Amino acid sequence: MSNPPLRLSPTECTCFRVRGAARRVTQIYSRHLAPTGLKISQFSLLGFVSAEGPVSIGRLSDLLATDRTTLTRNLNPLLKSGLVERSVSDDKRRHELAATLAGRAMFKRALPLWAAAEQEVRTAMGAKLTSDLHGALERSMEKLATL
Amino acid sequence: MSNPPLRLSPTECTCFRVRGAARRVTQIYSRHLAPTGLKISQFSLLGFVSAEGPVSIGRLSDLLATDRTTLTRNLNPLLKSGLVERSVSDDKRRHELAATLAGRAMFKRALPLWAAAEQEVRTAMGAKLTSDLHGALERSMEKLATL
DNA sequence: AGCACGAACGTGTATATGCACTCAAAATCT
DNA sequence: AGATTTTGAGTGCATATACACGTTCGTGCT
Repeated sequence: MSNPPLRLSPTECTCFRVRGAARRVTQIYSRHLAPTGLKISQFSLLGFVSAEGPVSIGRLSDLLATDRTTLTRNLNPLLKSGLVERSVSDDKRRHELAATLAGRAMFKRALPLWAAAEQEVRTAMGAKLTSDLHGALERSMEKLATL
Repeated sequence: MSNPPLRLSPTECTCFRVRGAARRVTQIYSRHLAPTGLKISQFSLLGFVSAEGPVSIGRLSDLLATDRTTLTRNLNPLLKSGLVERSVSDDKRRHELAATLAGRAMFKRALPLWAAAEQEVRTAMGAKLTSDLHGALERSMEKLATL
């Protein structure tokens, strides 16, 4: 399987393209979520914390495929606004995180706004392209997981 | 064309997936570029500035599909390390940017490292998936461009 | 019990990202 | 020419991202 020579135009850079797509998509979701005051990352984080009950940073790091130290900081806004609570578990190294009542209420409120964003994106792309994109992303992440 | 009801699992979130992919891919390229001291964004930026000769922030913003104010800040490391120079054009509002000699040399040095990263990613994904991913991303960006 | 190792987490530092706001200069209108 | 609008760019603020390093605590070994 010989590969064609890599052309060096930056648009051929997989990293450049994926990052650009992330920027674009982020903007769209942000616009929809703006009324809640939640950023898209906070929405995801709050969703996982709500769903997973008391959960540690380390586990969240696995679930979200995000660096542990990034999560520590991303949690700050949620802690400050009282949407998430932090407690120490039996293992005193571990910090358990749980959504507060306000947190769960906020997530419920944000959910339809997220759905609207998702719908807008999927409608714009169409069913086929949506499926293609998600499929390609999922398979790519599998292949790149061990690098 | 009725869409199936959106399941609300966060993994069904296009934004979540694209952002996750961007994080993963970024890590891989970063590892390769580390010896140069360049971040992947700086590499892209330096590449465009080198290729486009004297170029304004606004034009770079279009080329890179990145917010103008983000570029202003992303340029700082490159200016500080003397890889890029800033000058004022005839239109005194416009700031022209150009790669210095050191900048062009640095880009040349980084290019094979970028190519190695790109090659590693493409090899891991295989030709078909690479093509699928790029195609899906390109078409998606077209569809989402006007939202 | 005491020690060595690994696990879980936070901090320092640096970059990336973009919205709202402001400033200065060019272009256009009257 | 003078006033208004438009354009190009920087700053303040807040968040997102992750590597290197340090700290604390559990675990297992002797």
